[in-house]
Amino acid sequence: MADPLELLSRRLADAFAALAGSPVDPVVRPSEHADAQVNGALSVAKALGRSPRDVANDVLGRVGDVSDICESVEIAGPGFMNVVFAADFLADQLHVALADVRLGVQVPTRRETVVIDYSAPNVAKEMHVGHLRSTVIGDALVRMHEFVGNRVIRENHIGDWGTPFGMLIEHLLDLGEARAAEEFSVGDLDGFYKEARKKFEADGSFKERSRLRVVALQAGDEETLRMWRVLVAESTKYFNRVYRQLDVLLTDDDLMGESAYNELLPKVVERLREGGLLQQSDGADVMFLDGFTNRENEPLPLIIRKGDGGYNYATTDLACVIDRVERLSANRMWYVVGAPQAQHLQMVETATRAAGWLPSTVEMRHVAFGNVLGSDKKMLKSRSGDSVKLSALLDEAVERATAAVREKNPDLDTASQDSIARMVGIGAVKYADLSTDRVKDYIFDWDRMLSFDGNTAPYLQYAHARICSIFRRAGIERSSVDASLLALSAKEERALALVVLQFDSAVRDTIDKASPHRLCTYLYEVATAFTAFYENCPVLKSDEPVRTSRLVLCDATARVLSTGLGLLGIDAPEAM
RNA sequence: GCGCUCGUAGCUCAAUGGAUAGAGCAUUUGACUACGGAUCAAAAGGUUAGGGGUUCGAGUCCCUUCGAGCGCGCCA
Repeated sequence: MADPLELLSRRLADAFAALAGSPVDPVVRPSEHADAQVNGALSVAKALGRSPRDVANDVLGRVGDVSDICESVEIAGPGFMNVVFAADFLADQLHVALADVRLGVQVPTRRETVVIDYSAPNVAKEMHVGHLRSTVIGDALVRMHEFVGNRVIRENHIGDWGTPFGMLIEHLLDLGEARAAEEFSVGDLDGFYKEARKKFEADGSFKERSRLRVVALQAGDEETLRMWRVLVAESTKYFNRVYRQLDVLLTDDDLMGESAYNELLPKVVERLREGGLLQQSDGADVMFLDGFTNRENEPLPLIIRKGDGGYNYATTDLACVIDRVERLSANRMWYVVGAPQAQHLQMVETATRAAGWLPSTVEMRHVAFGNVLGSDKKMLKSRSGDSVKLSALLDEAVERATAAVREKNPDLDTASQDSIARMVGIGAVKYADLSTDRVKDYIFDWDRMLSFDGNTAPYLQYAHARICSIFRRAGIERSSVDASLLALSAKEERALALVVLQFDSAVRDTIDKASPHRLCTYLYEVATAFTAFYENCPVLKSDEPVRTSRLVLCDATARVLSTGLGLLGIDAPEAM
């Protein structure tokens, strides 16, 4: 553990508990009045019917000498304890954290198996900004869980099954496979889909062929399956190109499409029937779950098997839960899926808990997110009114970043410029998405996300690049600096060290809440604390031992920035 | 109609139930032959949509009104 605030909380917990007669977790938080503020005394005082300042005094008496951690502790205001940490303590903690690959971030006491369901594009359909959110948020959560040592299973639940495939396969036949592959390879999936849809709506015979084709597909007709595989293969090839462009971890090994659960679906029905959980309604097999009603205020069913005997997505999602719990032994299942799916996922959870498939020890969590909006506060659309293609958006990000890098750093060779522009452009798009509270909608704004001011990827990357520049200029390897020589005296040094040490709790808090923006906010604080230090505390111009000490602090800051950005899936260039 | 989510500075966003609600942009005023000015310092800007309640303490929890978005039976 590295966070001084949490260490202090632990240190005080026993004294609080002894006084209160029950366990207390004293809240220690950053404060503008001191390094940290302890506010456990107020709540304890209420329970004891005593004055908060009295309680605070008592606690300090019981806890004894804290001078190894604190330079001063003052009781202030209505009963807060204002704490200033001892500089040596901060330096020691940082020294220890720097020896750790995780920079002091605690790992869970029990290694967990976390299934993260994210991205989920549809076969033969374009990826758009909605997929951006799921992909980028999911990918960041994957990286964080892996970082703290959990076993992470990525699942890309692509839409590769269902009635549209009759229509798509017939269109594939009409078009010819070579021609279709060509359309897919240039990324014109929407064109393909729209043409198929148009024919389906206009041409009765095509519609009938499509219907028959769905039947053939579900019956396992070999030639039909072969063509279906062509569609899936060409689409995933395209998805992979976008994933590489976006620099996320997803590969073919993570594909777990709807079709993967087909053979489980009859078993789902069977198990529900055996459990007496199925009911008939309008010819369909359904589950009625407490608390869900429809427009007429009647019970709303979860449809397990349609009137025509087919299955739909609810059945697949139930099968998914079974698979993840029973085959993968998941402790946690996180669904990085848009907010509109909330009710559906609640029904799936309620149903699988009722069926006994989802034990209370297994967490099922909807990591919901809002929409990407344009400057008009409506769903982001291209000029033509279509949804924005993700690949086109990412291309534009890199183009814009390239222009900026060429302007700011014209002497750099083109290859380096391109490489940096990619990190900056893609980083800016990801960071813009990750840095706001995911449950809210956010407004997509090129100028803001690519700005070097404010809470943006370029600002953080710039702070990192400046630190690298100091070491370059000094001709010193970052790894060669002796961290034991760290000593903190200037107030900007102390402030920076204190923030850097909170990487530990920032990462864990971000995972707890599945909210990447928390890590973003933290990293922004690191960067601003660094620039304050940078302005006021010369590094290379200082004499020893201050010079080396400040180099240690620079290295620590750079490591937190690059590691933190890495957890968000964003690269930190050494120059830009 | 029922349900879910959201409403914070002119704009874009933060804020574990804790002191005087914080940043960036824009506005105004300062600091440059610089360890990278792609920066920094400062000023100004708020009835946290309105109203009740719980609490020692509410932007945060509860109720309610208003506003915005979304969902609600065989698409996924």
